[in-house]
Amino acid sequence: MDKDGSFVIMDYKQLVADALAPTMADTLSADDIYKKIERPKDSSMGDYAFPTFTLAKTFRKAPQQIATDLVEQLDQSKFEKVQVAGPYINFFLDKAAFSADILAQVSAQGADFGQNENGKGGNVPIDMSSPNIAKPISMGHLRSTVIGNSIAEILKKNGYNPIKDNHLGDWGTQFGKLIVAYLKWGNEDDVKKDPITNLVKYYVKFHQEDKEHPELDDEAREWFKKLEDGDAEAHRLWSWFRDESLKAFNQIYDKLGVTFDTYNGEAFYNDKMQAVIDELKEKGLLKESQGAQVVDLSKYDLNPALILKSDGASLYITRDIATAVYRDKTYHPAMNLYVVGSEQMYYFQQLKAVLTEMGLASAKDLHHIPFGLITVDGKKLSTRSGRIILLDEVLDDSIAMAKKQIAEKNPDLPNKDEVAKQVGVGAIIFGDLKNERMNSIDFNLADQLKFEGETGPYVQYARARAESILRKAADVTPAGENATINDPEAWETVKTLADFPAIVEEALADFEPSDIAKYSIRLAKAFNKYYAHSKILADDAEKPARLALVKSVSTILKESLRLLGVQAPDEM
RNA sequence: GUCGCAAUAGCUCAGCUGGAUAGAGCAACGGUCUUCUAAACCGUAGGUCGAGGGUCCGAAUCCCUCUUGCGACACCA
Repeated sequence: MDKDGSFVIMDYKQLVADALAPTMADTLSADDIYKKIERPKDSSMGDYAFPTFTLAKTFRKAPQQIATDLVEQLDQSKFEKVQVAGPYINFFLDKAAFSADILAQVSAQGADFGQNENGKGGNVPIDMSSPNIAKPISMGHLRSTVIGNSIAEILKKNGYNPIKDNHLGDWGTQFGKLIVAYLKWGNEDDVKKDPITNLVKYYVKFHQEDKEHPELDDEAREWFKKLEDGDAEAHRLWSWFRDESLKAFNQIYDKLGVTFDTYNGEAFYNDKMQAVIDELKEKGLLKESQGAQVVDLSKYDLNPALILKSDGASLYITRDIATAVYRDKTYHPAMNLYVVGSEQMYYFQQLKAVLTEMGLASAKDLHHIPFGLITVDGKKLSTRSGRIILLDEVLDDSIAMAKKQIAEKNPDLPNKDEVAKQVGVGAIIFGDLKNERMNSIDFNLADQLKFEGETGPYVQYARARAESILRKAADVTPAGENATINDPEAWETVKTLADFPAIVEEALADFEPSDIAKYSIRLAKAFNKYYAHSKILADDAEKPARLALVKSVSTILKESLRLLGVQAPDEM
């Protein structure tokens, strides 16, 4: 936050553009120059670079020559040095001034560093997680949950107000089957003891039995009809299954450290669908086709959206339209986000098109945030086929692995269990978020349980070591305003710290938590390298400045992890 | 069949709005703990960026065609 405007990051790229502008006032505008400035991949080529290829035609000279000429003309006083490297002009920043500036900002702002108000407090409902009642939470749900949760944190960091909505699958014909199965083969105590396992057992048994006893399907249909008509017994059972399932889900959410603002599942919208259908009719959007009611979307180059089945029953999209209308009225959203698998991309195009046709205000800012499929041996997960990976088991395996690591590496650690949980769960969340959303993942437990290299624990470990140094240096106060570091080993770390605010904006623009995860690895790596090559606690004049750097790194690593929904233990 | 997503080192992936010799991590091999936690650091080896065209001073990146894999294509969600 720019508390009083004095902490606005100095734009060092602008500094470069300003230096170049007078040398070619007739050829390129300051703005064009700014856009052409790049960041070299390697520090040996400077901190910023200006390529001269494009000027070759206008100047009718070789790019190398242009670079040489320009450097002779420009004011180098604000830089450590300016060098010609072939067709490039490389700018080296004044390290002392730059690091003092950055460290002062991070020290003053702490975890608020990188906070912006771009969102102006706008509401952003996020449709996420969405498990089905009476079914287990699998690795498939992990993605929606963890991506949605991270995007919510990133939204806040950009000044929006996210509303995390767990759109539970709590309605549908399967509840008729479940009620029948429960009444025939179930019992109360088992459901209370382990709701998901037992409810799934009943459901599976129903499907086995109905092959030989097709009359079971009629019973199930009857019970679902009763449920829809508000029958007391049907409703009591449905509501109980829902509560018990939710209790079980919440244990997993607790473990993940994810909370929700609302749990408006499908059932919540039951009484809101008729109004939607009426509105569609009023606006003349509904057309009959093969006995069903559809909205024609040919002008969007999409297939028609089927709103009502030929028997008059509603469909998933009917409910989703009602949901969008409800969110529009309730929240006046700045954006409307759906964190749902990529297999539904086409569907969300249709949904958005229908809402646009209806003239819904928030339709244009509806964003489907798709993610790649999790498979096992290259095949899709499915509860029915038994090809399922239970999220809870994976989390427990990972926590157990973390415990083992602690026993080997740091047996005297206090709070072992808590740290093992933070590290184990962190590894799973980070592992999911570090790659681009759209990549599909073929599940492999061994890959998930890696704690070395570019992983969550790697980032956590880097921060734990930073904290350890700060504990040992308790007698020295880190420098605030005047933290000048001349140590060249520290330079990469300082520069990486300065990148954080831009990464926060980029991650939101792309809806990519992986931008944050990759950044955190980059910062941890830079710090680890610094740590390995410098004696931070050496007693000399720069010690307070080095500690300011360590403190800043710790702050930003923790903040990056927080944006991902990963915890950061002080010791591990 | 139509549309969408993908293809980069043995494996898993980065490569920003096209730019300087294509980078990491695992795995392999070799170093570094009497000094701030070795879950770390340093080094060696490993690639016709799926194939072929095109645009450009310059293409892993943009355009076209093809191949392969995955997914979606109205009465499931």
